[in-house]
Amino acid sequence: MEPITIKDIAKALNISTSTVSRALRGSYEINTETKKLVMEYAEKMNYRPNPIALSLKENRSRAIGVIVPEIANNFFSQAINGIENIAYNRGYHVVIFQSHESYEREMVNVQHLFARKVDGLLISLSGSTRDVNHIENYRENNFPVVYFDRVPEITDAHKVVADNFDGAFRATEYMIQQGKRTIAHITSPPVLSITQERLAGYKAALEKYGLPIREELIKFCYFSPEEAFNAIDSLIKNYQPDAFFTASDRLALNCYEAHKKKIIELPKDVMFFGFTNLNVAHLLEPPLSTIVQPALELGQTAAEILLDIIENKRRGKGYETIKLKTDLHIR
Amino acid sequence: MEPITIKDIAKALNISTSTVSRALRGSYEINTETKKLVMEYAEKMNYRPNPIALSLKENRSRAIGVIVPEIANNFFSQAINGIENIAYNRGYHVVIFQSHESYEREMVNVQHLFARKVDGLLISLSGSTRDVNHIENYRENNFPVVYFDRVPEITDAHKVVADNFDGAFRATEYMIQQGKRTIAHITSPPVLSITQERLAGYKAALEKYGLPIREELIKFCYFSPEEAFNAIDSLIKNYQPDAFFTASDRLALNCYEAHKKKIIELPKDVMFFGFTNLNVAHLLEPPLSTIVQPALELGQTAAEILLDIIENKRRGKGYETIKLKTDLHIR
DNA sequence: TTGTACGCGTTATCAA
DNA sequence: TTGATAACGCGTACAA
Repeated sequence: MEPITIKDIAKALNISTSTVSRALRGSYEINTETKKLVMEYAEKMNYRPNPIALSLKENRSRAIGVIVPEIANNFFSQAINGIENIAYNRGYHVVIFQSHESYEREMVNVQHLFARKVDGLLISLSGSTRDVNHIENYRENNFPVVYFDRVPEITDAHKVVADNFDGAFRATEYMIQQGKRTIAHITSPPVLSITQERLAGYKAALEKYGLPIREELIKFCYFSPEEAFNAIDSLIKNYQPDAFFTASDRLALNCYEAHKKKIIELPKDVMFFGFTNLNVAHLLEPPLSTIVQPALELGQTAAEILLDIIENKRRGKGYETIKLKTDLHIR
Repeated sequence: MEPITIKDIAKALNISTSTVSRALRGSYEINTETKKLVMEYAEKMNYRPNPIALSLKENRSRAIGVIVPEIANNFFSQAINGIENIAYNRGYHVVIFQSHESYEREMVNVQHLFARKVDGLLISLSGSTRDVNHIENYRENNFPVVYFDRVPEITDAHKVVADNFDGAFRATEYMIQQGKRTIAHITSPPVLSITQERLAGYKAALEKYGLPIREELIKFCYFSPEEAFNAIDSLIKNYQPDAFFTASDRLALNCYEAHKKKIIELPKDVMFFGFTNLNVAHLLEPPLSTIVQPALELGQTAAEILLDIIENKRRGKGYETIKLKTDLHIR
């Protein structure tokens, strides 16, 4: 079933390809009968315009690229849902790549997507990305880019993020109000925007309540499980925190593992609070209180802005950073 | 930074486009010096062939389509990892769509991908898909398709699946050996291959140990949470199972919810066993024993077969169904 | 060894 | 109202 082309239709109906093309697009200059004839035949033969030919002609692909650190992560897969949602409704498809937290992979992915002529890019930076020249090179030349979740510090950029400071602040405040005094903070690499914002929220809450900021309770973890385990173990051994404030699914679970292993007894009413979109948080023991990010909305918003840029629907609007509220689930 | 084309290079070096084209491909008929000249200039200008033009010419896109019910699901996101892995290494990119368990969405996705001229399709069927005419139409006309995980019954097809029967059998056998006698089975819609295979494994184990098959202990659940809750609640109320054998992440978690609500006390040593790739199974209370599917390998294998078909590397090999072993994690 | 011309499917421009 | 032609970027058959 080789797909049928405009040429085939033209030949079958003994008219020219340009007439067919115009008829299919409903051009006003075409005779109503001819139009009908063409439409019906196209319908009957199940004609579909060849998107690749269109792309070549229009120099656009009606596809947008998405780069995330990992797909196998609730937050990102929900965000992708949101992106796909919007893109789909506006006639775009979505090409997804993973950086696997590697700067090199991220760079290659960007080049790849650009070479593939995606019409724009949505990206959440890898945990080892220190600067965004590899992206800004393209963006400065009018390649539309929207950063989301993990965003760069640069100001000339479109960004969509969760209000990490606020979420971290409220969570920490709650723990303090519950009487916790030794609140460990186990978090992602310091280069990430989310790390810094959450850390700032944590510190601000401590300060508000006159509690000391103890750097020894703050652990930055990269992405090897061993590293996290060691950090947490030593934390428990040396300081026996009465609360753990974690920055990701994985780090929260690492804490539970350590707690379960019980190298040292933790306070009976130890509290766990984390940034996570895990759907099992309330089933853990003790339950994990969570700062839930609006992953779906984040994806949707980022996609909407990107498509607006692509379709030139943002006249007048400049760069902006959109901040979405997080949800506290106390358990 | 408009991308540079062969034409630009030709003009800059005062030679013809065909010479450039041939030089770039290292054609033997081109003068070594010309070649070098072209190569160096291309390198310097960061020339990249336009993949869209190539696609139009070669009538292929070097992209493969993937359709899964949901991305936000450990099993599928791991499988996608495997697919991406292989595809990437063999020079293809991956376009991912979700059917959201809807037959209509699935059908539209297939058409969409086909119109986009992906070189082949990997698909795990939606929970409401009753037949695969919408896919076989294309496949019969030489559009490469490999089914994975949730596959159709038809025999003329490439399939890659987990050994669901064996996994279910071993899990059920284990529960019986542990003394469980009222083993509820909460599972996916009966149209799915995985449902049938797992059910058969469950029944076979019961039979082997001379236990009755009680249809009232078997609940098929579609995809609304309420439905699952009701099924589980009524199961608990009426039969107080001493073991739950679930077919998915979501259903397992639904059971834990119900258990936690404690509408009726379950036996103290109630056991939970489920098909799931959740990474928190061992942290639940009581821990969830799991039949883990080799999601990554499933994806890799399916992708390899698909690419072999696309690249005509399967001469002689016919249709086959590859079955990969599951892993039992007893907790 | 290199160049010219064509075709992939489509649309836009210009001519009829 | 319709048709012929060129163009998007590339590879290749054929000509030189």
